[in-house]
Amino acid sequence: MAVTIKDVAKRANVATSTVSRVIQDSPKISEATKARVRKEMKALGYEPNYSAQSLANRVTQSIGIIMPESDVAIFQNPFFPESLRGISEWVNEHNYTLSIVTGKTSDELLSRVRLMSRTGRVDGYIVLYSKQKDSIVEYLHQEKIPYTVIGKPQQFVSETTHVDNDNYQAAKDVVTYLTGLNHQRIAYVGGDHEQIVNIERLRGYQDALREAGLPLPKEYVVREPFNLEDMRTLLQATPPPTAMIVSDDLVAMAVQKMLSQLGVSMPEQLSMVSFNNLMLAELMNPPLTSVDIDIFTLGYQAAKSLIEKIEDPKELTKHIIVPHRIVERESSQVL
Amino acid sequence: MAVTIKDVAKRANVATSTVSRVIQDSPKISEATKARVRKEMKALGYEPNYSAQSLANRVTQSIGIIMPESDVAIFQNPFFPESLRGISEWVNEHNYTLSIVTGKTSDELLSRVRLMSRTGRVDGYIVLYSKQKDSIVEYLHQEKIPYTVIGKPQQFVSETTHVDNDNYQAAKDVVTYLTGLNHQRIAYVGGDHEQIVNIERLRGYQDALREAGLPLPKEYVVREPFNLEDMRTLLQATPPPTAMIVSDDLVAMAVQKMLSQLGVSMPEQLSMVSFNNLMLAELMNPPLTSVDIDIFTLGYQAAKSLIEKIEDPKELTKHIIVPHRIVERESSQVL
DNA sequence: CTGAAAGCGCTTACAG
DNA sequence: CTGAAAGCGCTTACAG
Repeated sequence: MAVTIKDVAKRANVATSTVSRVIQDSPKISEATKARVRKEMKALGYEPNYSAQSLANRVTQSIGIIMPESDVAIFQNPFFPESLRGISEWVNEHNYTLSIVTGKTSDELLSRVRLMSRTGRVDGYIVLYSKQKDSIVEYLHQEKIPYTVIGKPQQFVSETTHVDNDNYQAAKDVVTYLTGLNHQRIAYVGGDHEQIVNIERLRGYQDALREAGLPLPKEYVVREPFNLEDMRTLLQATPPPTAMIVSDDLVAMAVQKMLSQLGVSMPEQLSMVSFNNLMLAELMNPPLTSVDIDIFTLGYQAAKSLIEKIEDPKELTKHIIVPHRIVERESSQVL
Repeated sequence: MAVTIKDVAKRANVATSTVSRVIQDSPKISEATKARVRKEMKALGYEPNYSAQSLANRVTQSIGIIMPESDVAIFQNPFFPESLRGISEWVNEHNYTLSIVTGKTSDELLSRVRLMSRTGRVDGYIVLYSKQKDSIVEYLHQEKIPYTVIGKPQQFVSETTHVDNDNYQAAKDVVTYLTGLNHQRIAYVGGDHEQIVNIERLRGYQDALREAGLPLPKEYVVREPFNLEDMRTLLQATPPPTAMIVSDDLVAMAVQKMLSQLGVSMPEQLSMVSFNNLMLAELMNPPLTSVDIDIFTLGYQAAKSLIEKIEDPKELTKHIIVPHRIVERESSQVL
């Protein structure tokens, strides 16, 4: 049996209530008895029981991380572990615990979230994705359970604390960067257009092109899923692109493979800039110019603001923008 | 305030102890009253409070995942999320919860593990790495806290349930596969030789070569960290290798980049086989032949055996070997 | 088959 | 500044 508050109380010759107050460092207790009690806690190796504290306090010091519906591809995208690393950093430092919620379907996910909340296992959630109409977000909102979103929420926007990049501006910045290298014909190859982040990036690209008065033929935008034929069509557009923006490093890897199959060399014939700056951007051949969106910080800030909200419900809604920066490597060059 | 066992008891006209027994589906309760109580539970939307259950039962239904000391590179290696996906699958289906433990140093990690155990936050751990002398494993062992290891444990081996591939055999199989393609000169480029998995793979390679009577000049083994010069030296060995085994897909990506810088084309001049079969193996150009080690199952089985151990301490120690298979793609071809 | 009561290990008004 | 007592929401021997 582990040592309890009673054992400490007995050895320190005080009531358990006093020990409890020492644990909380209550100002009501004299320094003298605090010191005595602490000595005994140390001597006995006492740690307060988590379940008992949770039961008495009605908080769990635990947060849930809601993953998108489980899919190999999503898990293999390093976005997830890197944001988790950021979340974990903050959470661990503040003695919270982190629970991952996964599910094969959104119904399964919802029922797990509901169960965890109703059984009082977590105090709040970080939602690691954002989509148009999400029954989980609706549930959290309705039950007034604290949550923060990584990405741009699609529902209850003004009431939802979220952490995101300015993906629209990032795409514009990439266009500016490329025009600075004298590129005038810039194409965009994008990932899943269900995801808000991709929609934003595409929009930023389109607006930047328009504002710069650059040509934007239909063929310049290629969406996933695409194949070798689509890529060939893109390269044969009139005028043909000299640069290409790709929505994600993993997609960039797929695109590059097609380019080399089509005999197009990078960056000599085509410059490429991508997003996310994953480790593999550096490993690619040539190394990829990519927009670093600081995924770690997205996670870190999401955890921070969630826990602030949990500990003080009056905390205001926040929209936190994590800065991006273009990391220049060899896949892009002056025209 | 959430609905409690008392509310249910009152509405169903029974004692709280009866409700509790219904929750546990105790055979002592008649089907008639079970039905009545369940109806009320449903009507009220009752779910048992997790903290109260934990406190009364002295179990948490929660397991900890101990990560290696936090490092960007490790988190960006898809091994981690994919094993987590496997763990998560089992854990969620069995109504357990999963807590990730990270730390920047092994001391930090240890103190967090100790804290989580002493405060009763988890029932056991999955250790996601294995190293020679590990203070965390020593602590868990000494305190008789249930844990399972993914990989090959280095301490208390016969008492430690673990899930692993037969990495030694896998490397041998790769040699056999390559000799089947008529390759006789096979080099090995390896990752971090601190990690057991890499040591095993290297050993399997060496033994297989020896058994097949194939040449094994010193230059054939290149260890991390290596640079372009090391690669050049390898390619100039006498006789020069016609095939190369690489310890990991990410390393393979780095190697391939160097090869192309040295003007060596794959697979025409050099066949390559790697390990892990990450998503990027398929995305590489050419697609990489890689040994699929079924990382998902490593995680799934680790969770399964840990929870079995937690729920029945008499459960015997198990060593579980997850099968591997070579996934042939275009980076390797007949000589 | 069911209930009353004690207990799990904490916290916190209340009283002094 | 400190203590006795009730309470958080469950479980489980014990009695019937």
